[in-house]
Amino acid sequence: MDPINNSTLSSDDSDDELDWEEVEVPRAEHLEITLQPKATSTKASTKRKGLSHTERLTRIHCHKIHTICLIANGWIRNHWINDELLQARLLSLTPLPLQNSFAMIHKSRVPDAARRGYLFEASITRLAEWWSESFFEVTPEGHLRNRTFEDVQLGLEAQGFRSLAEPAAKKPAAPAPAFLELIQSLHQSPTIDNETLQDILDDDGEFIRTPKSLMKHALMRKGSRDLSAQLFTALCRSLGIPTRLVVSIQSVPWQANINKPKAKPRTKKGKGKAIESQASSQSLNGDLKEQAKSNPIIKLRKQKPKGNRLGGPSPAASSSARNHIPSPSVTPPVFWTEVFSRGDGRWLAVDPVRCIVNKRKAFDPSPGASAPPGPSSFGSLGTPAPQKNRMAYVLAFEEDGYARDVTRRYAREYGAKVSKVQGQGRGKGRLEWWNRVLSIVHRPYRLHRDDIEDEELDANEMKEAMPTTISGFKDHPLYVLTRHLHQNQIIYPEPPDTPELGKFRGEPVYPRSAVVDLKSSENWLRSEGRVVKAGCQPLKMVKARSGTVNKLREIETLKTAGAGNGEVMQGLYARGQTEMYVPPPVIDGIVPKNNFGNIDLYVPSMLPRGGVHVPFKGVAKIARQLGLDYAEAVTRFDFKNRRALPVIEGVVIAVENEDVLLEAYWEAEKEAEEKAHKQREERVVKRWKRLIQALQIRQRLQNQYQNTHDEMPPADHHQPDTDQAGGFLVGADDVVQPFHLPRNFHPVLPSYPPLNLVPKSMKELAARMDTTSVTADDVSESPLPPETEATTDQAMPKSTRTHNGKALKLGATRSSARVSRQKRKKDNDSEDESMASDSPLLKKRRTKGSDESMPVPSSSRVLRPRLPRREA
DNA sequence: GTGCCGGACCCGACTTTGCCGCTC
DNA sequence: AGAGCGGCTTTGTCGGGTCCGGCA
Repeated sequence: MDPINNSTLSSDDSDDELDWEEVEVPRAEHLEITLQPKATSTKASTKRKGLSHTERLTRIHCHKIHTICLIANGWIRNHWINDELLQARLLSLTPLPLQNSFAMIHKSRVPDAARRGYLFEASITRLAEWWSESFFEVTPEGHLRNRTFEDVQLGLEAQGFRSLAEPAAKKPAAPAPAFLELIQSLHQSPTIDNETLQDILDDDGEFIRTPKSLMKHALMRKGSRDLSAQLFTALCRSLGIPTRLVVSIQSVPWQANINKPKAKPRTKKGKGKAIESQASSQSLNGDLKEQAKSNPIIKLRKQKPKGNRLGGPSPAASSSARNHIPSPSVTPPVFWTEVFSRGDGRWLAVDPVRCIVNKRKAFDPSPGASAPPGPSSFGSLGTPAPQKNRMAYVLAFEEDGYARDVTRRYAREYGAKVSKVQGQGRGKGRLEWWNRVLSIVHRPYRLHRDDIEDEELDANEMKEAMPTTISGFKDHPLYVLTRHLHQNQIIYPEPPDTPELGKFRGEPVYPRSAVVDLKSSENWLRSEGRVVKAGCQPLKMVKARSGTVNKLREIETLKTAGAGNGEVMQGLYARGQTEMYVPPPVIDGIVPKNNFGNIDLYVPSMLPRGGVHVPFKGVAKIARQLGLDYAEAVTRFDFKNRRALPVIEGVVIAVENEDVLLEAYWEAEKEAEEKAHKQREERVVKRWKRLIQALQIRQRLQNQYQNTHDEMPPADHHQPDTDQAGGFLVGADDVVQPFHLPRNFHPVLPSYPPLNLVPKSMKELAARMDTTSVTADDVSESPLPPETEATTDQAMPKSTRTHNGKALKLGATRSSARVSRQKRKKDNDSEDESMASDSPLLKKRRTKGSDESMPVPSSSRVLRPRLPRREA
């Protein structure tokens, strides 16, 4: 046989039972296999896989938690700036003319509302000018910045925390374990000082712990951009103006491609560049920890002023960005102020740092959309500075602590971009989550100005210009392109009747409100209990799908029968084409049934008139015994292995039979319970009996052979006596160890019907034994007499001392053990029972006979006064 | 520099009424 | 003998979301 062919066979054929023939293998030939990393594998490794599900979940969890933390931060700051002393101090520092200018705007002095609005705007502008130009000095650092997931991760790893992505890769089954690990690691090292935190964040954060810190900065007239806005808000409140503290939440985005530099052509090689690319590539591969070990990150903290570090997150970019980043006094802020103009009845946005009033679009930081009055956000070297401000959620905190989502006021491309970040149109749970978060901070009741504001925000959304990209139309709340319609969606009424809103690159644009979701007739019935109205034609035909084997066969049959025309199509209908399904009523106690002999009850509305659903297990049997007409209720389907299994929950029965059925059902339940209780009681008594008998045997053996042991040479101790039957029990002391009943140190479980089967002492046990009838089949020994102690030599019953007129032989013991074992096998059931278990005798028996499964529960159950019922 | 597009990958929705052997 | 119960099965297809690289 050719050895190569042989090997081929062996590799191809996995059948182990092949008969192998010995052949001569030519020795001169040897097979050499050289494995080389192929170019394709390199290519495959460089091709980045998408985020794993776990990693994506981790990112989303981080995003959510960070968002909530930042909302809490905004809430606390908003609370602190209500401090009366702080407001009083700020007011005392404000020039009187500025204060008076607000006091002058009153209905009595200026009856015209529009004029009052104008005056108010002018006054607030003067106040902002004074604040920004002569009162408060803004430091370039300390404000909140947006960080990517990778940035934070690198910072954490640099400080010795494990990678967020790393455990996710190792344990894909556990959802978001990395985050939990981070929490745990943070918990285990509670001494994260500010410096470490700043290192993690690569930032000189500004720590404000109390309103007093705010006051300090107010008196110093210096602080971060965020602080400036917070203090300005406090000042406005002190002036009696309804004022909101607006926060643009800068939570870490969950997307992987945010702020990630696109792969550059490999033209330049530089150390810094190499480190940077290495760092950025590591973050997703998950092996960053090892890299970090081999290339320890050198912190330059001691040489600060600024916390640049080699090997940190995009050092070249970050340092250049740090050096060339535009001053915070010219870029859109994260905190700003909204003041309510009573004259105009609307909120005016105020940026006290850039001195901008009533220019809502000046707060959107997105590079294309925003045109802030200042340099662009990119460095002069052409290196893109990472975007430090992203508009996703904008919350306005009012004086009473409640907040409102005002993102629509400030985002320029709300529909095209920001709404998608908030979760509209995708990631089903995301929008719900954000709405839930909002519901926590929203005022539980509405003010008139809230209604007006909502109208304004709706109008803003409607006025928003059409997107300028195709992706902008995707999931847009207002517009839709036909290319983005899902398979089960159409524009309805059909396009000639639904007017085009315009054209985008030749494609018609329709309103999102004209998009209608469709379902097949079966889906309408099964999901909502609706049926297609008679005569309705499907609005759309789609390829029929086969989720089950049966359906697949059906489709195949149709395909072959359909003259090879191809696909089998299925009609889809709109909700408006359906009506509620009205099942045939129950007449004379007869429940209508379907082809399968049961009744469809997917939604409660499908219950027939005159019928009632009794959703208990086993109720069908009772109904049958009572001779009542019933139908088993199919409430849903389980899908396993391409097979739909109906889930039956109880029965549907005529209303007039409900009481009879229920009564019989409860009666049957009660009887079954009592029966089960009785059976259980019998089993427990039987097992106690068996235990006691085992103890008796042990005692007897000890008494009988104690003296013999002393005389026997030790060498024979473990040798079986082959001359005598039953010699296998010579080493009985190894088998039968001193037995101690465990103590009752376990807590009593919730009360169940007491069984009171467990004797509290051996004496009581023996007494019970005496009263319990023991059959001859059970064991050959009779129970202990009640007045004797089982542990005394005298306790040996007479019948155990002799067997067939002689002293009991071990063989007899074996035979009795066998009988007992057979009996036990007969009695054996799989239930867990109360039974003293730790007897080595029993253990040994279990190991000897594999079929033996005498319930041996833990000691916790032995002396428990009450025994748990198995089924609840 | 930005956006589009296609490919790759992953995930979730969709599907909607068995068979057979053992035990009681 | 027959009802009832439980184990076995093996996991498909398609569309959509996301990410990435290449290209205009």
